[in-house]
Amino acid sequence: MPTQPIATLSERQTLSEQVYNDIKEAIIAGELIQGAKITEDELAKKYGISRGPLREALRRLESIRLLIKIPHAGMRVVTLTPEMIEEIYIVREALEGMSARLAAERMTDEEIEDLRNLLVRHSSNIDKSDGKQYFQREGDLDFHFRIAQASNNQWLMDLLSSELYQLLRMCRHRTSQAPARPTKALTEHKQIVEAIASRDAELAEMLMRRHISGAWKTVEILLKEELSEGALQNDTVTKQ
Amino acid sequence: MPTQPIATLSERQTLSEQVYNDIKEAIIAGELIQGAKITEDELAKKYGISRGPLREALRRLESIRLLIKIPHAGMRVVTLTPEMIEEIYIVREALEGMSARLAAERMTDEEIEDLRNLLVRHSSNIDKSDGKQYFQREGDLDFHFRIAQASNNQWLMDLLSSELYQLLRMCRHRTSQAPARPTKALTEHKQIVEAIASRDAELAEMLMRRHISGAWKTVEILLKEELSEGALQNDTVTKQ
DNA sequence: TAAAATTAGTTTGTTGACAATTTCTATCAA
DNA sequence: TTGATAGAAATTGTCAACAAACTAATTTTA
Repeated sequence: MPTQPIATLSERQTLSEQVYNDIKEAIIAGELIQGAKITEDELAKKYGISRGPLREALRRLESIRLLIKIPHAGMRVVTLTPEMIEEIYIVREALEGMSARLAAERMTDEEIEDLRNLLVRHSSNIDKSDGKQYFQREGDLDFHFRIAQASNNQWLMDLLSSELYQLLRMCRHRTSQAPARPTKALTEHKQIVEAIASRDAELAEMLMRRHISGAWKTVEILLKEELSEGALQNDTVTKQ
Repeated sequence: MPTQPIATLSERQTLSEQVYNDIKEAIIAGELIQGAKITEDELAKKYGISRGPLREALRRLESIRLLIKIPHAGMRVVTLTPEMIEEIYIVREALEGMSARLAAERMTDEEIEDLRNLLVRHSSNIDKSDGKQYFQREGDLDFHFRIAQASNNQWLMDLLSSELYQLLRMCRHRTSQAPARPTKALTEHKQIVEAIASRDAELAEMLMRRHISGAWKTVEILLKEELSEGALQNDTVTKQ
């Protein structure tokens, strides 16, 4: 029984695309550790392809800032320093703020209803899940993604979904960080949806920006704690 | 006489990079016309390189949105529709607004002084130049670029300088459009610098956003005029 | 005659080999 | 022991040929 209809245009992914996705997930999940050197031959063998398509995949990963390249000297997995993470949150505030503004102007009533329902589900998840933060995180990104979609701005959407959200996912893996404020975040999400529902673009933007800069402040504190712990550990190591 | 010092690290560009820059400028200048199909073999011959490095260059051009690719079916030069141009200005408003905010917080006094001097030069250029819009345009981008730099946010800077400003340059070539409001723009630039100088981040952001959305409104009108002219021309052609 | 199917031709995707550059290692001099 | 230097190994950059996919033109069929 052929489950797939015959495609006029190849729905089969190109090797380069497959490997691009595989490596992307490997980086985000931390399997390829930060700062690690990438050697083309090694990776090509690992994925069983030649260097041509692999290089193309690597180039794409470079363009979404998951890899950093130095000509003739190779590529490394990006290292998410606290400074970089701050940069990410700053760009995010600008783009998602605008995204919320546009969503307030352009989102259909149906989409708004869907978004409300999504938040209801999140609400019940918070009560149930004892530590199942994974779903909370994905849910969080889902919320933001839907607003990006509603902005009806292709570039904005691409920027957010194919670059920024990937980096965010990586941050979350890195700091193994609990959002730590699920109920607060949920409340803020609800406020944002209501601003959108009442077509108040100004307010939607303001709330979204506050939401994100608030998230950054929480992350910043976590990073500082982590850093001082790290320093402590380093001390111990040095003293050995 | 060796004018170049001996380099430890190859300052010689890779073929891929050279061709990337060449094609980029060709697209922006309109030598490669919008919507035109790109065939790898043809371009490779034209630039005298093989398809390998050419493909890499094309991938990079795709990542900065100057080319659009459909797997197995080839690439085309991007077509700047009015909708796309609007998207560009919207993203620009968000990013440059944030950029101005950060600049107000982080720009050094020296940089501010330089920026003031730049505007003085622009001022005198406006008086002199009768229609030398080229320099005005480049000057305009220079102003915005310096603020992006002062944001001290690498990602923001990259996004603006290597993606957005290239698209803007292309828009300007496309619509052969006079900024049409050089003195007004200059006044706004001055206001922005003064907001930065007084370290008023809120105001700097607000003024920058107003400056850009104002620029969009002017462009929008120009595009509509162009469109109706185009429709008129089409009519004529159809009637022939 | 018009629509569908087949086939030829063009273009992209992939491969493995070769050239150029960098990095590492071992040697030598201070 | 330290520093520089030269050669060897490893890695990236480039090339040209082959395979797979799409496009367009021709033929076949209703």
